[in-house]
Amino acid sequence: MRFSKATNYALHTMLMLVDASTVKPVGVQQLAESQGVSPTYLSKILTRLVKAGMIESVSGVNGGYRLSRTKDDITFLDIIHAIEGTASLFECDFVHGTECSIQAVMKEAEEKMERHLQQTKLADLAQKQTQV
Amino acid sequence: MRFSKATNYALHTMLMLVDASTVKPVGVQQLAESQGVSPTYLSKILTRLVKAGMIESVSGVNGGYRLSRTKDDITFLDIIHAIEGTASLFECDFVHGTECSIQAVMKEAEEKMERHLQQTKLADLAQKQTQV
DNA sequence: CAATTACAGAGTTAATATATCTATAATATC
DNA sequence: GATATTATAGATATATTAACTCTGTAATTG
Repeated sequence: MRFSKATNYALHTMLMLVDASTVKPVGVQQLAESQGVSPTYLSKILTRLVKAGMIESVSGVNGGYRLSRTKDDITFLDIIHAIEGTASLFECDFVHGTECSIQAVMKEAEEKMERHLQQTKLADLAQKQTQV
Repeated sequence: MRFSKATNYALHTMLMLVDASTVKPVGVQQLAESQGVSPTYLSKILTRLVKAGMIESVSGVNGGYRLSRTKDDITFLDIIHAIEGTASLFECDFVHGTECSIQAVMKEAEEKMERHLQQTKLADLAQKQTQV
């Protein structure tokens, strides 16, 4: 069980957009090049962030992507959920008499992780590092 | 990103072994049947728990698996690590100037989850439910 | 209109999960 | 000691998912 590389691309891209202008969009070409990934593939990933309402895209010349919310709003969990989905990490499909107590423990553990990812905002990291 | 079904099999099997005798081993046939999985496959999974020192196997007639430690010792994390490995859930392989601050956040989140899984022992659940 | 950019859908390749099959080794019981 | 029973190992098979690539379309700017 690992987070996908797509999630890594999404997180790094979002961090760049937080540090970039909220007016002038950044082209996927530039975003992709700095991460060593193909523009078409990154675009496919970013489209999911657009649909999640985190960023917006501008077509045409000088187009690209930019934040659509204030940067303080966006949490790690938002981004991860947009890419990986919101399904539980652990799903017991056995038919128990009662609820599966193992699943209950796993769910609690997952919630501990998610709580931390929800508390951490992108803005907490912005400008803290040389990106990618 | 999901926990594998193998992890689910391992957790349920361990819970059964905790509730079973520590002297008379339980055959994989029985363990497999109650979970609706093939004995050879489950055996392959359980062998990893044997190598991790959690359970021991007995060959031959009336053989099977039984706990090798006291049941209070074994945590969820022990079992999960034995099956899924101990690698980080998130690995940023970009070459940043400094350490990747995104990875740092992800690692903290993962540690929150692992802490909970390490604090929860199998014994906490034993006899609490009708198994599988 | 022409150039540039994002979007959508199909298809490809590689890796991983989820098994299955067969043969071998160990043990208890007769 | 022979036989039945059980775990183990290794090779192989199948399905699912990840990680892309390719091609064409739509939108926007100048």
